[in-house]
Amino acid sequence: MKKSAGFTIHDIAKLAGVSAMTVSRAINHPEKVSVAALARVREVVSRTGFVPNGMAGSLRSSRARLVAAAVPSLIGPVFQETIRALNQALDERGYQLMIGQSGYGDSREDALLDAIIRRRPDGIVLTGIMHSPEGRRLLLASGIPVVETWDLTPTPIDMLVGFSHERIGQSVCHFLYSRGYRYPVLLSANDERAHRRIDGFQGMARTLDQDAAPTYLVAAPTTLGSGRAGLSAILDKRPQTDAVFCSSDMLALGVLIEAQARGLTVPGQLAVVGLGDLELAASLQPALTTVRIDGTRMGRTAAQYIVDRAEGRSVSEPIVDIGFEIIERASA
Amino acid sequence: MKKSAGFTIHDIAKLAGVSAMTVSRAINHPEKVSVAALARVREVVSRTGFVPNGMAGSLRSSRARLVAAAVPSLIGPVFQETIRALNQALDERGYQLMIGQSGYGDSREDALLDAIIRRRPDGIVLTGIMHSPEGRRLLLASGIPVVETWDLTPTPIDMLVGFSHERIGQSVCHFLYSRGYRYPVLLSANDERAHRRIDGFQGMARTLDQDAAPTYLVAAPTTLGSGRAGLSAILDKRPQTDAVFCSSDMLALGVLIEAQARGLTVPGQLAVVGLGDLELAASLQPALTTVRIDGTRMGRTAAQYIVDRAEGRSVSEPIVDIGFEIIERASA
DNA sequence: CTGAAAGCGCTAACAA
DNA sequence: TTGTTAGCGCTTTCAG
Repeated sequence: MKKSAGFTIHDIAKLAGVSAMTVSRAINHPEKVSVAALARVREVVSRTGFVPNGMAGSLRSSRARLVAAAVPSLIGPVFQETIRALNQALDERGYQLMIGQSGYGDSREDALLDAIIRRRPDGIVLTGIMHSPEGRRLLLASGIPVVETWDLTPTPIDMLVGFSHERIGQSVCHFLYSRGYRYPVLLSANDERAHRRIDGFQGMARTLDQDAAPTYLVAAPTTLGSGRAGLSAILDKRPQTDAVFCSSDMLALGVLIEAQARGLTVPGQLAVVGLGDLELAASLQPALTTVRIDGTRMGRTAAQYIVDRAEGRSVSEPIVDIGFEIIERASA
Repeated sequence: MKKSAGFTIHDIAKLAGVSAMTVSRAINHPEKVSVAALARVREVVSRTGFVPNGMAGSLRSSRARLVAAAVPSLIGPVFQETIRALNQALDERGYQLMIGQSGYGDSREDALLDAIIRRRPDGIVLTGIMHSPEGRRLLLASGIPVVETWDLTPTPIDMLVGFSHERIGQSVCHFLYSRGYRYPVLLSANDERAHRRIDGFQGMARTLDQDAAPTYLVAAPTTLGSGRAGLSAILDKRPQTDAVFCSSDMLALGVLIEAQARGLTVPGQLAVVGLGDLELAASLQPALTTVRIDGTRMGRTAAQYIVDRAEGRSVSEPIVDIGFEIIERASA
């Protein structure tokens, strides 16, 4: 079929009348080459559309200028800010980000990890902490710098930039209580981090001498539709509900819409709190009170850590809790 | 620093008492190795956490089992369905998807392309058609199978799975007209594909002896907030407006919310049409009439094409228009 | 079923 | 400033 697939630096070298090394230098360190040679090489490169084979280069120099990120299933709005910041920060430093989607499953995650490690990236960013012991072993054995994000653990694989889901639960519970709400409900995705928020919430409820809040679980990913359905189910079972803490802003939007469809005033008859502070949160009517996590900072920090380590600098504070913030708007 | 970074198949071979070739076979073609050897290799691999260096393998075999996708800036909800389907379909066939974000800029796109081509993926999926002549040249010269998506062009680089933006504009215009709306407005992102939809819309308006619809442009990415602001601006300037065609469902949601905040009934006083058919469209109140594009089909088809070509099969119908559909719900 | 030799395309290290 | 040599870790090819 098409034979055109391959120029090598040797071909370019021949065409430009120089050696392969000079071509390599002209491409990677143009300042180390005479202007004449540089011009000739550039002309040939541009004429042929030559792009060097990065795999060969990385193999030789063991520097891929590649960072891999593993994100769960669809790149929902949740991780978007983090990924964008990560991508941008890496880009500024001359690294490329490669995103692998894992799905929520466990074995799929190990398979993705294997695929990632095979490519020998300069660093690996995990959204969420690594639970599978097999995954941990692979990562550790690979010697590749790893940053876990979006969570906290006393036993990180390597570096960590996250926040406490349990404390989010506690804070939201306290916030709702202090606003006078006494019948809150948790509408939540059924994943492990969400459960930790729930535990935090219930723990705080106990501290405040309140009953445990009922919990309604929905399948991930959370959607506007499941938010509406969730509120319906909640109100059927527990009409006195006066507040809902949703595990995502999308869910909260669904609750808002369902409340409006039922003629319920927000926050008068029902308070709503989201999680994520998506762009839409501030523009809703009423504006959504939600928990903000600084995804940009998480992404930038992760990038910084990886690049520092990849370039031989040591990271002084490799475990960071970036916290969170309850953004009080109109809905609660 | 850490020396652990590297086992090679030779190390594994030594530990297992076999040759490197046998290790390679045990990993890639286990059926071609005796059970005894296989067991020994597996034991060592598992004990050491060895993951082979895929760059070396790909370099030798020139098969990376990697497909790269270039998406504009943030992976907004728009391409999400396509990317997810692409990822899944590739995964099923043993390929990994690597996503590169380019930003909307032109030169950034060329830089991303260079980074992608360097890695010699088995295929490249472009969201949107390639305009930069430099980008085209690079792609062509690389000999890598390319699928352009999300658009149609008479001059694709290679393969194409898309739909006509102009026809979407025409169809929506006709749809609105046939429903009796006579003062439509276009609320649209300011990008080239959006402009083609606008042109289609205006062309159809002319055909129907209508005035051209006023156009309000907002910066990409389109947000709920810009939808609200957009409707405000529109109603200020043209109170008789009876329909808005939004260039995304998010924009449409913003319009819906602003309309509701102003006490306007939808579709009674104002009809709203979106684009994208996000999950939320169907769950809104009123449910959103929108243009559905089959992102899943686009992603799956792109994956199929790439893999077919990567594995030496020829693609019989390399240019496909997958069309679109106006989903009539309550908002228009 | 197993192994030895060769080389994918590039760049580190050295020499000129 | 430029070129030569060697080899990154794997797999193709061919021989046993």
